[in-house]
Amino acid sequence: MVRAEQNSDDDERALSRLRELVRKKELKNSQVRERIARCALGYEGHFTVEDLARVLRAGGLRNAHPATVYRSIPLLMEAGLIQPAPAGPGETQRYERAFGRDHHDHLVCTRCGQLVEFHSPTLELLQEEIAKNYGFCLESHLHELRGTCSSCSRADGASAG
Amino acid sequence: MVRAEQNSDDDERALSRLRELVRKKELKNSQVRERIARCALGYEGHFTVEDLARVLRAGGLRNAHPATVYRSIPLLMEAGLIQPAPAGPGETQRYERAFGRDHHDHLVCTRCGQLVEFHSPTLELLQEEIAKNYGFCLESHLHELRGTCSSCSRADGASAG
DNA sequence: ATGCCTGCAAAAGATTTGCATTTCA
DNA sequence: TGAAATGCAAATCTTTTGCAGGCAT
Repeated sequence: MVRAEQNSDDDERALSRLRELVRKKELKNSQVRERIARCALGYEGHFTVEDLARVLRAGGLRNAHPATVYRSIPLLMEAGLIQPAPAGPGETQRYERAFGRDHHDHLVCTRCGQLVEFHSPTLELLQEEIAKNYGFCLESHLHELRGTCSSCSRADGASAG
Repeated sequence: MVRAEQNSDDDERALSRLRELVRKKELKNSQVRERIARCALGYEGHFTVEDLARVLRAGGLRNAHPATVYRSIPLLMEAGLIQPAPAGPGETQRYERAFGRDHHDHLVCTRCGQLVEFHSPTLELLQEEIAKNYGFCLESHLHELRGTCSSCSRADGASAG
């Protein structure tokens, strides 16, 4: 389900942050970029650049060109609206909303693609500690657990086991 | 430093495993594929397909073609000789030796690229536990911590702070 | 001999860039 | 008005695929 270009208080706060960054960088506040931002904020789940462009075209923005979306991605990331989602070999880069959400990592079913978001404070602390042990100051991390979800395990067990 | 096409007992065991898989699949045991495997096994750190092809060409295999390397990657993975390394957005896919090494995750310096391999049993257990909580049977994971290493932090602190 | 393997070139897919035009401040 | 933003097409880059000839069984 794609929330598309719906609004919410959080979205407005996110857009303010984008506008702020735009001002700070002495860029211009374009309509198209705002539409892209709204669309990204409203997208449920992970999206590719093409996904965004497609939804925007469907939603009335006739010529939402992928190149334009590509060009706005770095800014949206810098403003903290979106973040890259972990991608395996050969997979197209996907992004997800970052603003207004608690930090989380992913659990993906390798059979059906089911995506679960989890958050473990213990895990976060442990990571910080590991980084510290090596003298690193942690900035970010890429973390995705891959396996089979319960339904797929069951299906598999029924046919193969 | 690239160990290139050096040998070791472990490498021989790895190659046996590759030959075994080749036999099982009723493929043929080609010279070129073995060279590629040796080169991958001997490569220190992470490598792209191009990296392998380049080293092979330099090492005497005149026409080690990237396409050929690409074609052998899945087999090397299936045989457990190599595994994909986590890649961020826009980064070319890299691989690393998997055979004969303990499992480990990565700590990368975002300034200088320094790569540290770490292993934390606690972390592994925690991941298993998280997966179990969601009914998942864990198969693999992608885990990379990103930050600034001590030297870069120091350099940064000196100039900017 | 048969069929996999290889090199090469062309294709495909994702992302970037150059350029003319439009939009914003 | 001048700089930034946009759409479009072309260029890049990485990875895949089709084909003709080479190599292993």
